[in-house]
Order: sequence, then structure tokens, then C-alpha cells
Amino acid sequence: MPMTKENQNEISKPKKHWTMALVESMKDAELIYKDTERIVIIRDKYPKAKIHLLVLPKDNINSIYKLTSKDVALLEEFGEIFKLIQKEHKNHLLNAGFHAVPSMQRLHMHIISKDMVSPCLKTKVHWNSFTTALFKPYNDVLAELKQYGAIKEIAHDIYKTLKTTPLKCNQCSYIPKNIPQLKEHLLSHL
DNA sequence: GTTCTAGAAC
DNA sequence: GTTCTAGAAC
Repeated sequence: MPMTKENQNEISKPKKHWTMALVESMKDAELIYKDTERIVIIRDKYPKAKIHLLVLPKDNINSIYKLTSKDVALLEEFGEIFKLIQKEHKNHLLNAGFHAVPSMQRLHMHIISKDMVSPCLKTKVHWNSFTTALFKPYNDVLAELKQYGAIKEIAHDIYKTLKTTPLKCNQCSYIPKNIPQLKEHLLSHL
């Protein structure tokens, strides 16, 4: 292997790649919300709504695309945790689901309140990844896994279209001109 | 995934 | 002139 600058850095100061950040967060007591025998629930480090938690398996499953029929029980446990957390937050409507194109390693289900009010929500991709078909609802993923024994990957051209699709409010028909306008509008739904 | 920032958009 | 977005990160 050629000794690139990048490789040198990895040898001299071994740093975890950024895509491993969630696996690191799972060990961070400050971030852990709850944990069971098979699952850890953490607070998202950069929450995109008032409530934003992540549900991850302790087993090394990289993403929904690695799930098989054998994982139906695990996924059903995700659903039980979602129900429990919704009960704990009766004042908020929560959504549970997975990004169709995750950036981080380790399967993770988002539990996120519908307000989408947060200083960490900054870009169109942030918005579209939670409010378009780039967000795969928990129930859909469970049904797909039960029916086909696997989750089908999204086509790359559809991903490209969805991530740049025009902004639209997730609670009404409002079409904001830009992100600051959307964020201001979201406050009116609180 | 975030940070940074050039230059587009206003 | 300022706000906002979008692409690189060695």
C-alpha cells in the first residue's frame, strides 16, 4: 500500500474515522439514555428536534441493509422501545425511522419529535433526510423485513433528487424560501 | 455526520 | 454589503 499522508496520520495518531462516531457515543455515559441487554439508546449529539434519540443494537450490524429475517425480533424490540419512549413524552408527537442513506456506521433508529425545532438543524439535507422518503418509517422497515427478509437500497438518482428537493413544512403546506424562513415558520407550530 | 468558507443569491 | 448555500476536508 502506498504511504499517503492520510495513512501516516492514521499510524502516528490513530484516530477513529468520523463514520464511527455513533459507536463511540454508545460508550459515552453522558449520552446514554437507557440500555438493555441487546440495545443502547443515546441522545443525538446534534439533535434536529426538541427530542431526538437514537436506538442502536449492541451487535455490530452496520445498517438496515444488513438486516435479515433473523433480525425481526431485534427490530420488534426497537418498536417496543419506541412505544415506551412515546409514553415517557406524552406532550410530544414522536416519529421513529431510519435514514435511507445513513452517514454513520452501526444500525440506528431515530426517535425524533415532529417539531423539528433545534439550532442543530441547519441544512436542506438535514430537513429532507427527515421529512421526505429519505426517512424510512419504522413500521415500513419492519413490514419490508418481514415480507422480503431484507431492506432494498434506494436508487442513487432518487437519493440525489430527494436530498435537493424543495423545502416544505412537515406540518402544513407552507413552502419556505430558505432554511432560516423554515425555522422561523416552525416556531408557529409549537 | 460537522466545520469551514467561497461565492451565489439576495 | 449581508445572508445563505453547497462542496471540500491530504
